[in-house]
Amino acid sequence: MASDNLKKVYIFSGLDDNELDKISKIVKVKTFNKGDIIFFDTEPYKGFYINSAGLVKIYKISKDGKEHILHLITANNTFAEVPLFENLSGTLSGNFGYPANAMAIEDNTRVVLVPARLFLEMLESNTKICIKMCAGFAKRLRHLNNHIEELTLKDVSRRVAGYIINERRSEEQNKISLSISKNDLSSYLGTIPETLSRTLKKLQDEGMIEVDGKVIRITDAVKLKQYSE
Amino acid sequence: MASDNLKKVYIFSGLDDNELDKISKIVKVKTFNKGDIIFFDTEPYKGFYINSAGLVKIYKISKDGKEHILHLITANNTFAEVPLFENLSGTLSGNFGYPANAMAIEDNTRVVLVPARLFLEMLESNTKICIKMCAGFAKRLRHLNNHIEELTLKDVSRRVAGYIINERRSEEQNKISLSISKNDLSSYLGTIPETLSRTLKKLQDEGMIEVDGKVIRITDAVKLKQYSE
DNA sequence: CGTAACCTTGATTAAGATCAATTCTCGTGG
DNA sequence: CCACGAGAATTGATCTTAATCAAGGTTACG
Repeated sequence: MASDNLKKVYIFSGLDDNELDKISKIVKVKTFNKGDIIFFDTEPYKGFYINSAGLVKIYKISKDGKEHILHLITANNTFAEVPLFENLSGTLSGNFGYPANAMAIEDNTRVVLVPARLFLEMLESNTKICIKMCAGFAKRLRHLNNHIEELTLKDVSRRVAGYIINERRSEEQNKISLSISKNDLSSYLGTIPETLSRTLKKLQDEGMIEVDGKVIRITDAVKLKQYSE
Repeated sequence: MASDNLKKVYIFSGLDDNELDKISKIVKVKTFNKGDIIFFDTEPYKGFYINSAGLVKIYKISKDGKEHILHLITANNTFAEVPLFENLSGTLSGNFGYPANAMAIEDNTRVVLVPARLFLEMLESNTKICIKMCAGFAKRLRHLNNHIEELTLKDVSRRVAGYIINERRSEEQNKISLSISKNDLSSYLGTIPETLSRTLKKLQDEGMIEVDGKVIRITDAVKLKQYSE
């Protein structure tokens, strides 16, 4: 991976060219197709990843095959950083692997593996990158907090409404295009495809949205937002 | 708060006496009784907290009054650190408040408020504390991941079984004592008191546990563990 | 074209929430 | 020391949501 691409990755944005170059020399780049596994939660930890192109889902699976998507990782975002800090000396007990599974959900998804040991060394001498790591974790913690809030305090149709409202880049935007399949969306929203399908229809019947394949037009943003809360 | 007490707090464990003393001089100590609010998620952010004695619940409430407990904070643990890193320059947009509500759930709960600005200054010049902050976040992220996994992939009785199994300090321990009310436990497990009550009875009828008030004796740990997975 | 993955629709079922009514527990004041 | 009352916990009857089961329909791609 060229070091100027690394600059786009949030946690690396404060590094100088020297440091970037150093990193770019030790990372490993891999390409995956839709449906390919990047790692399982059962594997030993190797390091964290950067998604440099494509889309990655982070998900859990139960013994009877039910899936739940925890995160969707878009380009220039990192994933699987958590175990970096769990296997430090003095940090609790145990040897931790990946917290969940990761799968590419677009063809030609390119990910960059940053080996754990080297990165930790860099971290110890670089407060800036360390604070950025904290900021990244903070963002993710708030996201998970909100995700749990949605899952436990709202019914399915309110979760769907909330998802659509939040997919907008701005308050004015009235059309969104789903970046994932409806199967994956239902898994992310803690439901199943059948229920999602029915729910979208219901929101359409009530005049809040119009669904056309992957494109959803918001016909009454105020009502939709209010309904979702 | 005496600076030797601060040492027990994980993120401060690497600091020397000088630094600890500096912190202990600028913190504010407050005492709360059962049911007292420490902060609401609507308040402007002041800083993060240390629970120095007692028990604190971090929770969300929906408009129609449903509650869900995200975390239980025991003594010498910190909470509300997330917004520290969300209001940094260069870190996204917006001004973030507390991510959830906090309430004391034991009498004489003592909490220590660490003002945000001072702590951030300290962080910038101290990599050790910064890495510990990352480690604390990592631990919490894994916890939330697991919490979501439980909530979305398991039914109530499996969640209850899993909770009981995980409350044990060791594999040998066959008796646990609930540190919170069954009302709060049901809220943490994503259900309601009635259902929790029935579920405990069911697990008892199937010979896995014996319930006596707040004390739960595990009568068949193997079966209980297997059932929970 | 043909096949597989994706999506939708309908009928049925089951888990767990809600509603309603006791019972239990424990701290407080007479 | 006992009675009272409030909050906590339990129990029963009913209802609602969303999962499950089953069958088609649609889309995309080799």
